Amino acid sequence: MTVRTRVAPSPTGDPHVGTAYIALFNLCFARAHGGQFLLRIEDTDQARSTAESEQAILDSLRWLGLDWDEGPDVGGDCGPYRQSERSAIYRERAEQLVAEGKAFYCYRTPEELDALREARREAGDSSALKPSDLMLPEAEVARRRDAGEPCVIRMMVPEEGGSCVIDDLLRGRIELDWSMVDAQILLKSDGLPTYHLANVVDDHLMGITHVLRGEEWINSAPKHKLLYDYFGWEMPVLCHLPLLRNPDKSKLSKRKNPTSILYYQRMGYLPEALLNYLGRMGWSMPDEREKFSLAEMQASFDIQRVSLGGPIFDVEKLNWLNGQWIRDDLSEQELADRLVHWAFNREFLMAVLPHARQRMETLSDFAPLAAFLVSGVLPISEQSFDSVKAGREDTLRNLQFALWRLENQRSWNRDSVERCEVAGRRPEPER
RNA sequence: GUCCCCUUCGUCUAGUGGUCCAGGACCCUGCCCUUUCACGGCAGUAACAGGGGUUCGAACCCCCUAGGGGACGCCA
Repeated sequence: MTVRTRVAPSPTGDPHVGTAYIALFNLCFARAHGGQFLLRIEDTDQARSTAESEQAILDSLRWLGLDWDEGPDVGGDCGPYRQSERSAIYRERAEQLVAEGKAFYCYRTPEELDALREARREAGDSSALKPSDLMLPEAEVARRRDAGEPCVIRMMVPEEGGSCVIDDLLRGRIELDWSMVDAQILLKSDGLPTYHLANVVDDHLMGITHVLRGEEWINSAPKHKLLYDYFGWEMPVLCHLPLLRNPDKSKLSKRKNPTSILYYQRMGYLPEALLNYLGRMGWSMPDEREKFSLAEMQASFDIQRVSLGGPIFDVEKLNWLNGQWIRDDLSEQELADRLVHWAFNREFLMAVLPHARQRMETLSDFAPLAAFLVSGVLPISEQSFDSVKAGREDTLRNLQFALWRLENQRSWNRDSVERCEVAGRRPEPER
């Protein structure tokens, strides 16, 4: 049996380092077993998915060197690889389950659901909403259906307690109680599937043999197992990887850390170094060497060397590693090429020149102004130039961080405000 | 709150019952190199969450407690 793995990002924002992290491990696992690695776009959230985000994800993963054998842009035998183009498949499967009594149409409104959940919470009942809690009388269903009210398809789940056993490649046997598993929506009222349905159907149809995903998914594994059973399909081997963390140990989030791959790209990290760093998160080479390439990681990859404690994404070691790559692996010629490609090119110069020009008296004045250009932020704001001119270069890094957020319309939190104040400037949300 | 996962230096980790009074790396400190700053070299500080077992022997196996995290959506 050929090993097949996948990464399945949702194109709802900037390309996330967590996506690259999961992709890296899936790629290495597949390659180490002589298998294939797929990319699938999970764009079933109509409200949040965008084509720009999808493109940015594809570009970023490729920039890192994470290449896939099959995907929306390269094709393959199991396409389409974009879930929004597979809606008929999911609908058919959902209706099949309804016909077999393994799912049901549900006409409950969001308001009713809120009320039901609220009532449970007040009663101190923490169990999940079951089919019997959600089903309406026959007549009421008919009335809502005839009135053309929106409906969803939910899966049947065991009403009684008892436990569901999940086997995890790293964690072994995990027992979860059915009482926590709700009658999950499979097909939303907009006709598109939820993650759970689409994921199971696609993983089966695409011949995925091993699912390496974040540990945030452990609790929904019973739903997935149940769906595989309903369909009579063999479930892939599950392996839940530790979550990348903020310095405060919470799940890595953009409110507390730069999580966008674009940020690291813009700040001048080498893709090799970033990938190397991600590979050190929860994993180690058999000989404990710190610096290694993707090819080396693939060659030595052993999933059993993953450690389960959630690693903190700490930029200091990434900085050191990046320095190692710059010094040890790039000839001067190559370094020059990287710099030119990164920022020392005419396009970049033309972007900064309009801002710099009025501030220049001699050509050499451009140097300190351009220092800002090549230190990671584009487009450049007027204030940032004044700050540099006022001799605040020492605060440049903090300023970069804050500006990066502003330029990208990030919600700014207390942390970034503090950083900006250090830089002598209080940020205002722009646009 | 309920359920699940996790727990070795501040951080990333090695360690799968004896070779560990726990090794490497980042950070930090000191020294050397150097016209400066780096780089590089050398040295140092610093950890098995706590308590019970099992065993001749436990960082490693089991249980309890504590702490951290995650999940509880018509988001993934």
